[in-house]
Amino acid sequence: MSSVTIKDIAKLAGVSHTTVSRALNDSPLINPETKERIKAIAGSLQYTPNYSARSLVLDRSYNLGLFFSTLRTGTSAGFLYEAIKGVNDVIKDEYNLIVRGIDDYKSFHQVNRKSFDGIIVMSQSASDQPFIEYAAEKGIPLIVLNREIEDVQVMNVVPDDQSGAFRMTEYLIQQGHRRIAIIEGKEGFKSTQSRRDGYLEALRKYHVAFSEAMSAQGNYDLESGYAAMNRLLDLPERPTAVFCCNDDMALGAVKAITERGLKVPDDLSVVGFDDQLFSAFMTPALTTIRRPIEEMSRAGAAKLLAFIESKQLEHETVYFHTELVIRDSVKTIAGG
Amino acid sequence: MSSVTIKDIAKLAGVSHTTVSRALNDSPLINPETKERIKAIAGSLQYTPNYSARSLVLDRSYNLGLFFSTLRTGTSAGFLYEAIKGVNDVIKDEYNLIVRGIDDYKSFHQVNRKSFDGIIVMSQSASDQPFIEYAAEKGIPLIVLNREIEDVQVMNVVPDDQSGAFRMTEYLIQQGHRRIAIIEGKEGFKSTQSRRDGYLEALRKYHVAFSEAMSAQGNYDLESGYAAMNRLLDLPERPTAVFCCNDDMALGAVKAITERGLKVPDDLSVVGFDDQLFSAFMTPALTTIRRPIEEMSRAGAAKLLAFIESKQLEHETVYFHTELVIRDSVKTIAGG
DNA sequence: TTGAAAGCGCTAACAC
DNA sequence: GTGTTAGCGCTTTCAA
Repeated sequence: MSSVTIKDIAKLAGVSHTTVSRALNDSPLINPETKERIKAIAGSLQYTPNYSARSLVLDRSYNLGLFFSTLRTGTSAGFLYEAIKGVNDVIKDEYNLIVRGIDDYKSFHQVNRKSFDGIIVMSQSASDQPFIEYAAEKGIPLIVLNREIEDVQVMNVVPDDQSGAFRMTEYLIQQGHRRIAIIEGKEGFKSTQSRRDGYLEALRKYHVAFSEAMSAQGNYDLESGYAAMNRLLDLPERPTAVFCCNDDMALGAVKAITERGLKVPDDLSVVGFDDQLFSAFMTPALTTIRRPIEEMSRAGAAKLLAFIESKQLEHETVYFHTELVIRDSVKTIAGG
Repeated sequence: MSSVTIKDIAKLAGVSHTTVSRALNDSPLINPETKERIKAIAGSLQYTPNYSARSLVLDRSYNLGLFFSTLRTGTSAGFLYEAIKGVNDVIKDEYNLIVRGIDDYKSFHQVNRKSFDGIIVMSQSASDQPFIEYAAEKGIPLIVLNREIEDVQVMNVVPDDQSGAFRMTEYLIQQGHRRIAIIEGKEGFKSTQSRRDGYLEALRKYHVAFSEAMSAQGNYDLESGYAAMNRLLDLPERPTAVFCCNDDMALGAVKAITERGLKVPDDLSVVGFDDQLFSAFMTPALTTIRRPIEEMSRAGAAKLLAFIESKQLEHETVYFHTELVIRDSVKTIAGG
């Protein structure tokens, strides 16, 4: 019942528990033969170290936190999936990956250097700022993914959302579109802002007029895309193309369009952002922007681990390229 | 830099550290006034308990493990999402939710009662069996979700996949279909077996002949559904309906069908299983079976927590109903 | 109602 | 190479 400790092993091996500790940790200060003998005994006893005890003395928790702005709404399944996958891919066996929504905390009390060897924040909103500042102030090794942080000194890995949105809008213009609507993301999210900025930047550059009516608020989920598209369809002068700020909303938009007996892209072009797993398989396949969440997560986790182990500190911001993925949801129209 | 401990507080309060411990833990053996005074000091010092130390003496890790068969492939984004969401919804603030793929372990060494207060296995395959047995043998509070466990005594929460598949196939038959193909899930997964069984059961009950040619192997991902559907379309005598064993594969199948210039459901009916978030928004909206992952996860986590706290043991198996969700991807044809 | 002392399992000086 | 000892921060007897 009660588990075996290094003292039990010591007794059986006829050595001190210190020697056992040394053997099990591959210390150089030990006779190779004693070491093998002890390891054999440990194995036969199915010894497993007590991590709490080790953590206490080593002052390391072996916990890595992966924090999302929220686990409730606004975080899409694909996003969560890719982030976890990316991080999980690179963390070593000995670490525990703890997943949590920042908005689950009533207070940040439990967030400290004793409980987390390092923290990865997959930040989707400026509302994460207090958390990030708290963690930074506590001196916890910290990396922020996906959202650019200006004031706080942290390692930062982000996609260039704005240039992605710019590229997408430019593409629509090049295909001849002039009445290009935008279905925006969740209010307050930095990505919402960046994508809007990229969209506006392209309109400006190509001297395409922007009309307030061409902008519909969404919140990144399917239903909001559906609802926003319906509002756009009720316009006296409909857009010829719709830039949805993520793929989930694009799916909702396509649904709304189809329900009205219209066809994508023949009657209306639709594009998304994110390149979710399902986007290539929609009908029509969705033209979108690929934002490499998994790669960013992998890179971020690797950086964090390196930092934890070397204490080498570098607060640079790394940008990951977004990429235009052209599929079948945009029609080339006259006037381009 | 170095954190404040109960001894620091004791010094300031002019009491022993024991008294501080009692105050902070709301022990009844303490003068309410001393208690308040101590709590005030702790607050002003921003004291946070060292969980490693507490864990060591209390023999509790405050870690809850959420284990998936794999985090690599075969686990869909929606599945991961709903499971994490469900569990996260009910676990208390003080617990850490640790997410991991079972196949990430080289050995199960680190899986023990000291490191996990409880474990939730979201089991998708019989390959999890060794892990489950290991954890059960170690005496870790354990609940297995999604896959029925027979030999080991564990708490078990599962969907009735087979009756879902039966219900779906029955529905297709009732709509007049006789040549009903099946695109199967990943080999070795229990769900693959159950769904096939439900399908066959319905065919048998309604005296619809089963032909080996009508079965195509998939592995639960989009591409496999696409490939399998293409094989089915090459058949000299095509099916009139296809039962895809999950929604991801159904999406791939629809893609393959559309590419051939055929229409769903006019030329071919397609149904799925799981009711993923995107399924209602596909074109056409997908008829599917809803498997309540989030609810099961929530229920499972609640059970586990109750068990951990009360040590009340009950090894019953709880079944969650699956549900036929009728949308627009099935055509009613003559002969029904 | 409080304190002194012991101990959870482990690692790391320090001595031999 | 190995053992003795101390101590990480906390909870919990036991005694006062």
